[in-house]
Amino acid sequence: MKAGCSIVEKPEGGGGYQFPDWAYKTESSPGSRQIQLWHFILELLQKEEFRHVIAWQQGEYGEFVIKDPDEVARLWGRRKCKPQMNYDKLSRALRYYYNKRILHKTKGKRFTYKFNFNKLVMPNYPFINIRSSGVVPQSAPPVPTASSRFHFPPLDTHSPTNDVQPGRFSASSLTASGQESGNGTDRKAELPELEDGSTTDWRRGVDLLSSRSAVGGGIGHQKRKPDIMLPLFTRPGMYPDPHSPFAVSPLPGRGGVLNVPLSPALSLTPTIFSYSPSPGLSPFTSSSCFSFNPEEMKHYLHSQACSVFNYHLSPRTFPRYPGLMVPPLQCQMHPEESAQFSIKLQPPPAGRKNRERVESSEESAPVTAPTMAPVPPRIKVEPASDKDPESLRQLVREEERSHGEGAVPSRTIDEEKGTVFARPAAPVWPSLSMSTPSEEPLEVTEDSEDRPGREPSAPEKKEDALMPPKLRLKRRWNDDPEARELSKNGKFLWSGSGPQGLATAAADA
DNA sequence: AGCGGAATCG
DNA sequence: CGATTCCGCT
Repeated sequence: MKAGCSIVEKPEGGGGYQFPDWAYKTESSPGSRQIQLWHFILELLQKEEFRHVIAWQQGEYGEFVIKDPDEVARLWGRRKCKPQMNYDKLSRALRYYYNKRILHKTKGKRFTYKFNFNKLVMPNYPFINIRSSGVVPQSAPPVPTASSRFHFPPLDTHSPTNDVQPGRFSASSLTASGQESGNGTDRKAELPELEDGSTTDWRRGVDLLSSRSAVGGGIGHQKRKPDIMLPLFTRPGMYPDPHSPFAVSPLPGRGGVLNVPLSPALSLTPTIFSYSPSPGLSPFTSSSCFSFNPEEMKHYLHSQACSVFNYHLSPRTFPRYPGLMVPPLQCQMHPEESAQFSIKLQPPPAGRKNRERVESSEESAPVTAPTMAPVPPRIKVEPASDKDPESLRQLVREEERSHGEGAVPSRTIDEEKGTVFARPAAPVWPSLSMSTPSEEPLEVTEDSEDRPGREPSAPEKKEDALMPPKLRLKRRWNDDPEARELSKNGKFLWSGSGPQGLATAAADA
């Protein structure tokens, strides 16, 4: 039946979509390879041909704008063989993602949504799946361990729409550059260096992993859904695909432009990895599979933090790395870094000069993409004054320290952005890092959303408890009044209480 | 425009 | 289960 659908869009042949089969349905219907909407969105986002229709919003991590809703709907309908699809329906589907935390709406901006970092599965990066044994699901490539170099395929240059076979990731980098492959546990990473000169691009992929299971003593039951993500920042290359997680250009990008991440596509963080293709094994227990480069990690975490902060994501979603601590908000860090973060890039006013105009008929796609972007459009750089999370954060932190009150920084956040979520919970990083006694983590939490710990004062917690499960999922950090409130009083402790030391902090310099 | 319940489908 | 469809409400 579905066969009837025209195939044009899909490659078939083995599923050549970008996602390896195992990526399609993680758990539920194994056989079905239905593509999920968010995969599709990501896919479109990845291709230049659709820039007119949907594109990453520069400036915000993971945020994208549907420029032509009807078209997107049409494309989606096509893909799913649902000719009747329209934006209204599609958007409903999108809305379902809110609760799943895959997406959330960017308020105030029409047709703009944002991928929730943390909690996505990046199908394209099979490496995440890595299992120690090395067995990877079919098409998955070997797992690169060194995070630094994930080589992504040579860009999609061609065939955007279809093809791209899954196996093409080169994993050449299996080597962990010397980091230790021995045990992940210790890899705490200290990264002293900040590097970042210009060359280092931001797009670093990092992988993640985090399962508490590894540490947890084996709770193997992770049943969550897939979560995982990979971060990646790309450089300003602008559209070549800078953001997309998918294709990151392998090249370091010439440093021509600033190294600011323009649009990152998503980052991922797994909260847990439940998503292993094969349920039987636990993902990385052996640990040797991954080793990350501290540097990257640092960036990654950092950005995560920023994202979380920015988007009011639930802190709970913050990744927990087994041996790592996230530097609390040092978002504002060194000059270099800070510089990066503090500016906001903006593309020229959409002048579509560069943008291509054509795209031919839909997805049939040309395979000719030039790949490189023509251009580095000039970018406007402006100080990120408003909404600069980093600074805010910092301020807040300071305040916190001083008064314990989370007074808002002078900068004042605007309503939305300023909101911070309510206590992020201390126990966030349960496992190794903290010596904190709490062991509660054992359970769950993953899903359960926020409510970090159980603290007495948490009203929300109570509510959550009372709330039917279904509703529990619904909490939105977006603008949950409560959260807002809490945030006011609450403090962030992303790491505040812990041994602050954090290794990773390393960065601190 | 956007939200989300409800029923339903595959 | 994840969408699709429909729809009332804001």
